[in-house]
Amino acid sequence: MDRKVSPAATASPAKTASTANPPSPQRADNRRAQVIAAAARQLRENGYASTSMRKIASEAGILAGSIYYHFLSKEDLMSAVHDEGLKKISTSVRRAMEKESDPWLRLEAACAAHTGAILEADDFAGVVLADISRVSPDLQKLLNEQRNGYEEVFRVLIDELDLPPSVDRSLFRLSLLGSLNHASRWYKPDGRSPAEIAKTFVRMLRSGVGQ
Amino acid sequence: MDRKVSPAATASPAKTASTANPPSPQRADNRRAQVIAAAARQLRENGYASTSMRKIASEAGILAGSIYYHFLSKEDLMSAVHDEGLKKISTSVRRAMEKESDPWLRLEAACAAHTGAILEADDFAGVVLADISRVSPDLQKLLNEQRNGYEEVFRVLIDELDLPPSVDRSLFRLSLLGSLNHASRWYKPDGRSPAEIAKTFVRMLRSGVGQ
Amino acid sequence: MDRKVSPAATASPAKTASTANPPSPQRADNRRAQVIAAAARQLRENGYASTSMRKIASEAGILAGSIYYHFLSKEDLMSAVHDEGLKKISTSVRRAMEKESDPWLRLEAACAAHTGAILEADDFAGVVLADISRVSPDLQKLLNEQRNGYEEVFRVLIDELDLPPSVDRSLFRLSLLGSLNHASRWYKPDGRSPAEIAKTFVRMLRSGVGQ
Amino acid sequence: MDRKVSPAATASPAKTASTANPPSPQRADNRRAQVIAAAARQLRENGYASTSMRKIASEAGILAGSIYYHFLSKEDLMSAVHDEGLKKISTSVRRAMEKESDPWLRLEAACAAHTGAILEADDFAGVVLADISRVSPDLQKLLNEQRNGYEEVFRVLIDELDLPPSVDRSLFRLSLLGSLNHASRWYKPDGRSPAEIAKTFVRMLRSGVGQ
DNA sequence: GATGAATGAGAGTTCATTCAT
DNA sequence: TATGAATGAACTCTCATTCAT
Repeated sequence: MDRKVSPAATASPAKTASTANPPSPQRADNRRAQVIAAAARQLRENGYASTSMRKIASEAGILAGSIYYHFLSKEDLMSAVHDEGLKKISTSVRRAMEKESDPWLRLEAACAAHTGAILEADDFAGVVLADISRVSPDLQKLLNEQRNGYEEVFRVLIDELDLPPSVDRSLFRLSLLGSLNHASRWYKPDGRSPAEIAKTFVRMLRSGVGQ
Repeated sequence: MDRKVSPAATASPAKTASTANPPSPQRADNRRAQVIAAAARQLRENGYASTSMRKIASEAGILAGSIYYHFLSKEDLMSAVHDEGLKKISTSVRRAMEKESDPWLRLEAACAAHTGAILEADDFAGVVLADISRVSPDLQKLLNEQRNGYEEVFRVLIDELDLPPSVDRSLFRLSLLGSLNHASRWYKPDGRSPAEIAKTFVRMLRSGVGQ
Repeated sequence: MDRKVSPAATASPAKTASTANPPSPQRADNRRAQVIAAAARQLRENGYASTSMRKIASEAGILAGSIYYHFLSKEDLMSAVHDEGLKKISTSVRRAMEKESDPWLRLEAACAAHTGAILEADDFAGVVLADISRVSPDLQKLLNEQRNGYEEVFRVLIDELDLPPSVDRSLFRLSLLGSLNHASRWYKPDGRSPAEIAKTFVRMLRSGVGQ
Repeated sequence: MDRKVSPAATASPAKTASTANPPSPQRADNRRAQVIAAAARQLRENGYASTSMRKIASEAGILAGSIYYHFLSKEDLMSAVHDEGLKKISTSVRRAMEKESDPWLRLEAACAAHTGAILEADDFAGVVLADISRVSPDLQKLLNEQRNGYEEVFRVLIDELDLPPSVDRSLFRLSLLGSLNHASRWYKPDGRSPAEIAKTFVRMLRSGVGQ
């Protein structure tokens, strides 16, 4: 309820904080990583409210109470997972973009990477996409800041497009991201690939389906 | 957890069942309706896992235990709300469509109605959009069938459009619905109206934003 | 932490509130009484911080969770016990006073009753005397109000004494009550009776021990 | 819970033991002293049950586990604080007494010192007054012996008074100490000073307030 | 002398659910 | 139809304590 989330946890590449007892910089915080991984799996599978510290702990091979050595609270842990997830997805997107120079191709590449990341079996992505409208307001604010930081890249990509002035770039971005993120609700691995889906969505929006 | 959902609860126009003790046919099942309404409000506001039977009951003016006269379980109640929500939104969309005859305008009208329903203060519509990936598999299957039944109307609307053969109508539908449903994550009442948003999205997809 | 104590719980003879689910007025709230009694015993024996809801419950023959049907929280329960204890002691003191008319004898009688109550094996009295300087501020304030209400009777009794103007009646009262309450730390049932102790203390303060 | 208190820890002027690993005799047991000081502050502020080893440790600038190098257990630490506190207050009282030769003035001086110690910001004195009725029986016995040792000085002071044979010196002592110790419950720094309070209480008992 | 990391028990509390009345 | 009262399991979190390093 109160500020149990360490506010320093951002998606920036800088050193992540959010530890109950900060471990000495370099030394094997693999246990911390294990806990984060276990939490990601549980969060992806059961959502925040239905994920229990006990299950996370048992998946990480420790007892529930021991998690509190590494994290201040459930919310703090959730925030760390979210942070990690965004970093992963963000890196993947940025890497994909850099290979292209044409604005529309850059957007396509970014969307393909984004969609690939969220549809892969990667547990972290699921957390990043999750509906957070019901976690505590404090945590919500934090996660939204993290998300906005990430989505900034799409804002920039769309700014670089040569569009008629009548187009509302903001609505364009929201429409596109909505289409892509929604794919996690219907995607089946035996159909079109995430990259194909993403590119098709971008092209539909670029050229229109009418006529 | 176990199959406590009465399997007869579908979105079909037939009389919905799913009652613990069927009340005398005609007479005042207004209590039942009150409970459903209270549940809708709570589900919309807090999500499934964080909604308690006690809060629902107290909002309906009865005690928690009394709900079990009307419903078999929490999941059964959830299912009833979902059912009701789909019926409402479905009716609203159908009514809006019927006023138009041009296929694209019919689609626009339907999308506007859909978006209006899910973004406005109607508690039931919120449930329709809710992420159900964590309720019990049984219930999940049931709700997904209900949702597919509802989305059928968009399939038909899109089938009636005159589109080039290269267009994948299925992806088009998924892209459009994704954009619209995603709006619940960023919509603010002081900006563009739900109908405007919906129409803009349809037109973007129809004509494209490029050049 | 937050206002989990029903503020209506006062030592006044009026109807006590502070129930989670108010039982129908008259009907057997003997379970509630049992819980209060068990809590009194535990509180007297172990103090607030060391008394667990589980132990209270098991002594009352129910499960820990069931207490929350009758009380909002541990603090609410503590408050109810305190209230009850003050009522008991208050009644006893008032009854004793009424039999005397001479101011000093009235004071003696009241002190004898007070001391008798807190030294008896009555669990409630122990709670009334307990140091509450470390329970939550909210609860502390509430209990202090209850206590001040009770001590008012001594203020009145002392006001009615014919004392030289040099005497600080407030310090007199605090000295007297301090002596009496402190007895719970050293009293042994095989020595002087509570009434004798109390009367001796009053007389020492009245006439002095010097010369 | 079990007998984890080193039995050698008494208020005797002999070297106090009660160490887990006796440090090299002379050298810097300043860490030990720091821990004791931190514990005194926490115990005074939060009471025994609500004081955690972690908080004590963090206030002493070490980790919780490290306390166990210096002390066998929480109770052992508590006992050390109590011991230290009694020594401090005892010294202060004795020093004040020595300046007076008249028996009543000696008593007044001692009471003033006693009251000053327990009401002022000295953390150790607060522990001396603490209700110890709920620590383990072993520790309780130990602390009570320490306290009795301390109160001996008042026994002696009162023995030296010239009192009528009808006066029960024991009850006189208990009444006086009760009044004084009770002051910690109502004392406010902006009112009368501890010394004034103490002297007033002694004089009331000496001369009486009556007539 | 101290740390990092964990243990295991137990804390207060909430929950869906049951059932006699 | 609803209530009063309880169940039992689960929840997040805190604690004193241990021990290899």
